[in-house]
Amino acid sequence: MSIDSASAREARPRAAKPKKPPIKKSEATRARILDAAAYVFRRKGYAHARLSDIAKKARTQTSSIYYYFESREAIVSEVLRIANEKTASYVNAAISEQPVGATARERITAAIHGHFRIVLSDNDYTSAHMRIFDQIPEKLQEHFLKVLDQNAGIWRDLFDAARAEGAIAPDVDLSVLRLLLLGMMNWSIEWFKPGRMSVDQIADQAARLFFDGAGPPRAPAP
Amino acid sequence: MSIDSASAREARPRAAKPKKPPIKKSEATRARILDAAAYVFRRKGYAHARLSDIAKKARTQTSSIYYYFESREAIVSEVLRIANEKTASYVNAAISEQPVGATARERITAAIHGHFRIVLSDNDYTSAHMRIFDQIPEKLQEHFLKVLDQNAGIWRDLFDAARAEGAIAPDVDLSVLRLLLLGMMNWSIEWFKPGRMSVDQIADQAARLFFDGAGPPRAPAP
DNA sequence: GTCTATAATCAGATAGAC
DNA sequence: GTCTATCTGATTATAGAC
Repeated sequence: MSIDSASAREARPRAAKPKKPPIKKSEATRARILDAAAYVFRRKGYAHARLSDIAKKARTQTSSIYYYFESREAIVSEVLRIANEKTASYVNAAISEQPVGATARERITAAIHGHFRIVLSDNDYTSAHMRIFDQIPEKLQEHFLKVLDQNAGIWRDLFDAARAEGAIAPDVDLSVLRLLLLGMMNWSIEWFKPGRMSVDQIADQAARLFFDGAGPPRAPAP
Repeated sequence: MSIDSASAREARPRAAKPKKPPIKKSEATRARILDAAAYVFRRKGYAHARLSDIAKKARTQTSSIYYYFESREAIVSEVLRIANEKTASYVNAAISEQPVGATARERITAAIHGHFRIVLSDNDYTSAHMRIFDQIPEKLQEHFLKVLDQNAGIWRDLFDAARAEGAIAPDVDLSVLRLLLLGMMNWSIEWFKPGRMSVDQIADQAARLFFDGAGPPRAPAP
């Protein structure tokens, strides 16, 4: 920390002090702890992540964490909340980038791209979510299962629209279909290695598999 | 334990004692500990599974476990080894139940059914494997990643045959396709609840999705 | 082979000075 | 807001009697 920045802060006239400075120091520390927690949870899982690891990564002390969070559980809860928020907004953004008249198939394809991008991104929050979900206390799991189900509403709407447009065959179960698709996408975190194929190429393959299957090309029924 | 059974054992003439009784007592205890470990790992994950939980379920003492296994790690390693063995033999069995002249598509469909059955079965070993894999020590993970890749050989062969028969379009990447399919199947453990649909019905949907996609029915290209 | 201590660690949480 | 010191509880692993 330079003397300049410190003295500049001191020099600011009290009377004019802004009510909402861009980032308060405590906010910044809290954010650093959360980032560190997501980082550590992603790499070590929930049980093996020690508060001391998080503190170290956040450049603070284990005991200082308790100034910002009530408990270890409170930290993980906040990390998961943020992760869900990010995932939903990513998928929503991908969908709304489509033009107004886009078909259901086009919007689902866009959503698939968005979902793959967030799952396979470098985002510690969403990666941590995938990794630790089934290690966290049951109470938390139940809570976030509800959140997850709410977020699935986007997909349900998309699928309903697709069926109405005839883009999904009338005799398949939409719930199972949605869960199979989400599994296909979520599991990719287990095997994806950057390099051979890009995330968008994988998303293309998945979208094509989803609508047309892996079988040989066929003509639309007359 | 009844007096009858104890005295019956005593009464067996020494001279005639069989060299290889069906199950030695120590073997039985060892097996009980492993079953208990799979049971507990499946339900609590790796980190939260205490040796005392396993001991309790196996109706023995925590310290007695050390007579059979060198460490906690040795137990989990054996559980995973058994799980892999079971999965491979299940899928292989499903494939070989197909008649000799079966098409690649028929054999892949059979394999999909076999894989769903093992993943969604009540088998504690394979369920534990899914649940704890990314919580175990890195050394173990590396080892079993190799085993997993060996087992994937079955699928690779199946896919190669399908391509040769024209059952898989020529321009899709077989590795990505295989991984997407496995993800679709493996993730099902996260959402499957017995009741609404049977395992075989889900497998049917998945196989159809895999070959034909979710889109409306289409006619083979001329 | 099994049981009763008990050692050895380790990590989450708290108290209180600064 | 942050730091040092410490408490507390839990869990793997071992020693040694039976």
